[in-house]
Amino acid sequence: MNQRQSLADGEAAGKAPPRRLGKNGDGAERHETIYRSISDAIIEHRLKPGARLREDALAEVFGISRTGIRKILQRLAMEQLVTLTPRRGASVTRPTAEEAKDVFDARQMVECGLMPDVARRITPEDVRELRDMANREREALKAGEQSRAIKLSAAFHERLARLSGNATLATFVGQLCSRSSLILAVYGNPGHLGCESHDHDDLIGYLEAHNGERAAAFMSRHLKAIEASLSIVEEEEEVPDLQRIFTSG
Amino acid sequence: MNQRQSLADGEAAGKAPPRRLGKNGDGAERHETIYRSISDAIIEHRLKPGARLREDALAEVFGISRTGIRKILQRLAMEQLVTLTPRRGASVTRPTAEEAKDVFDARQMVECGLMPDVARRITPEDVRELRDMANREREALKAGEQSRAIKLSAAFHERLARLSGNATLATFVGQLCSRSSLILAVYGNPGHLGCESHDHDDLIGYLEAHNGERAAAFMSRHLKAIEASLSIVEEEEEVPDLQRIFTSG
DNA sequence: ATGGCAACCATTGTATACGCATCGTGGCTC
DNA sequence: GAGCCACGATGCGTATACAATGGTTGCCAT
Repeated sequence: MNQRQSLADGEAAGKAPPRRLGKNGDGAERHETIYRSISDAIIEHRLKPGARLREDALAEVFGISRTGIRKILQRLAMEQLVTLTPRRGASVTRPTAEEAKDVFDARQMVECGLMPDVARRITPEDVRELRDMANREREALKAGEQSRAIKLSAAFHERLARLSGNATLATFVGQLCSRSSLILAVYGNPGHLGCESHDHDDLIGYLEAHNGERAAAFMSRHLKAIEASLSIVEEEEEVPDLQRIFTSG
Repeated sequence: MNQRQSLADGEAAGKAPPRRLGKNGDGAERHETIYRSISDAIIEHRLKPGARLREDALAEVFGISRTGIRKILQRLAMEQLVTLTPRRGASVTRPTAEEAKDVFDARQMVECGLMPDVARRITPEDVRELRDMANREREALKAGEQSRAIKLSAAFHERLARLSGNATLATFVGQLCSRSSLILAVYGNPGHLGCESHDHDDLIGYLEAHNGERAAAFMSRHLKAIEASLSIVEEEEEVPDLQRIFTSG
């Protein structure tokens, strides 16, 4: 149960004990930090799907009361990162196979559809930043830090979408990427991560050349490759095994 | 300030006074009802963009405490229907011109992209239901009930998206439609509503014939027509009414 | 020994109370 | 007479306390 400690080590680790400044201090800033801590922990698979998130524990770890935690938990629930069951509390969402398909279909449609806009609007400055992100991702991958690589990959895709200029679709892509991280945690094969490291570099190349069509096609293949790498075996649900087994027998 | 009364007349109007059952009764069901009441009021333009939503007033109207209202308000904020300013409280979102463009671009991409799937999966039963919705919308429009027509139109588009089988994209379309209703409230010309009544019927025809390509093209024109009907003049800010009035006199 | 029932405990849901920030108003001063 | 400062009120943010529910465990009866 050392998940509680691992939760706080985003950057709020040293803040929890001196909760004297909890009165106002930052105020709304604080919630954002805590939200990001939990969100990152989920995306980086430090909190695995199915893990229960008790309000009291979180409140104690982050030094705020349950009220604030509930607010954050609801926000995470709306982004489908945690599941709120009526009287059972919050737990990290365990995506179903159907949800996984929906998420990747949605990414296919939106991310590919955004590539022409991105290719048209991208600047040399953007290219530099994207390359930097891709480099950091590759390094993390090489160093064996899967957690950080996953988070960086999601951040890369979201940043890419944001370059399209459409803020609404960009945040939507961000949510899809977060959920994809969850899907990787459940259906991904260990050792074979989602994004191949050189894929992102190739994509940047097409975008730098303002070739939206090829970028879209490449993104499509890229996403298909990720989806294909999953082993979506419809794992048995909660209970119905018994019924199916014994009704067929 | 009779907005408060108009808020409750969704179907919770008679419930507010006998708040004796507020203890448990429905429980979580209640929140959903209240959420829908407020959401409908916004979508139907009974609550206009910029209208302030005081927590105390809402709590009193619906017979629950501010805690529950805050939860609902946050949910509405995440769907971009209300704006939460740090110390000023909640108000109905007033979409900017840029947001309007983003929303319609997103709808263009997603709704058109979904049409092939819808055309492939649609059943005679679905067609019947869609025609029924279109009829009700046309009747509302003919009866001059703009409010109901707007809500029905949004519901039609969301239902359509849900027929694609992709729940994630369907709820996203639903949110886009809600926001579109807000956009119509700000930038729409009175008397010239968004969706032409026969448009939806034509669209159903293409879908019934399983002609996804034409359905997508028609949806594209349909959305373009709605967007074109808007008068997106970068409207002046909050206060200048007084200034403009008295400087012109 | 096993199955059912009951009581307890853990945990969430809700309400209320308190603190603080901001905005408006009124009075005072220049 | 006008501008500025101060005080009061309104309304949000947070915490804490209480109530209700569901799960678990232990005991009793068959």
